[in-house]
Amino acid sequence: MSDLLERLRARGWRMTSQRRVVAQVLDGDHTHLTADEVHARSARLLPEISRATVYNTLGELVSLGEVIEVSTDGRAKRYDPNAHHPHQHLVCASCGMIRDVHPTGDPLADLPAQERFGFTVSEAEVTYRGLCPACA
Amino acid sequence: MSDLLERLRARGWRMTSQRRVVAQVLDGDHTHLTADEVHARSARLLPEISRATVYNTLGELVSLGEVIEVSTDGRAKRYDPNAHHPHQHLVCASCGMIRDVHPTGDPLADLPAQERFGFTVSEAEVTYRGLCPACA
DNA sequence: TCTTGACTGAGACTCTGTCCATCGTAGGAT
DNA sequence: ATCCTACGATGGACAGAGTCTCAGTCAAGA
Ligand SMILES: [Mn+2]
Ligand SMILES: [Mn+2]
Ligand SMILES: [Zn+2]
Ligand SMILES: [Zn+2]
Repeated sequence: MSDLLERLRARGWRMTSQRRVVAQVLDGDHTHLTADEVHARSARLLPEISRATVYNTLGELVSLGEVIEVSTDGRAKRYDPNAHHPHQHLVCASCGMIRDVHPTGDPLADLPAQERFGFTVSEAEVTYRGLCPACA
Repeated sequence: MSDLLERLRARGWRMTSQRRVVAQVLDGDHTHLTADEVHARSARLLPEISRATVYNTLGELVSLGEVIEVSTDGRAKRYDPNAHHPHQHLVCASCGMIRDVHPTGDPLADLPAQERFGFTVSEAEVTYRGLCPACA
């Protein structure tokens, strides 16, 4: 993530102050922010940045594979810059806190051929739910 | 599911024509309907049923554990009456088609204690994604 | 049959996200 | 250094999904 701007430039991206700021916000330890949270933090650095631009930029980062879209709660999607390290998520059912987790084994291997119904299965997304220490 | 109405009555639920119709709709082979789809089908049987009542009833069935809420696509939640048979979902990334699948092994067992960060983990939800035969 | 509190309905409202027309500017060309 | 222009940004309208309110209705026990 640290040289995201370099990679984007190499891909022929036009570098604007808005895109720089969004990348900078995601680059903190602020993983799993909603689009509106990204917008709020970006607006502290660049007050006029618009919601549409944040949505556009996030969408583009997702299609480039630089950011992962996570929707654990049926509410706002969250944007995860930790895209180059495969992982799953552990969510507190009470306060919504999210942690990255690394289960052993490959979830895809647990889906036998006769349970694939002819699909070309490419991805398995696991969400663990429970109560965090503070909420338990 | 077939004696859902009995179970609800036993739990002291007031039985209204609206609730009966929603249960009847869910009881078909129509699994994974959205709230609006449930509303549309219910309205064929009881034309003046309101959206609010459908949402209320679905929410209550979920808290009673009679129906499972599934959100596989960040769009409308889907309501799954197949709540008494643990299963996971396989989703076509192109057309959105959903199939129930039964992976081998317990996904919870794949999350070692040091990856639980003190959480009381109670559930693991797996979404497999890929392309269905028609879309591939 | 009467009573009463739980349930329903209509629509306003909130939240999340998309679209569009117009304006601004990054970065190559000169 | 300046110019050009296609691509990006903006703000507001719009759309989809879901929640809330409160007056009116009715299921079910007495
Ligand atoms: Mn993550
Ligand atoms: Mn299902
Ligand atoms: Zn918590
Ligand atoms: Zn398909």
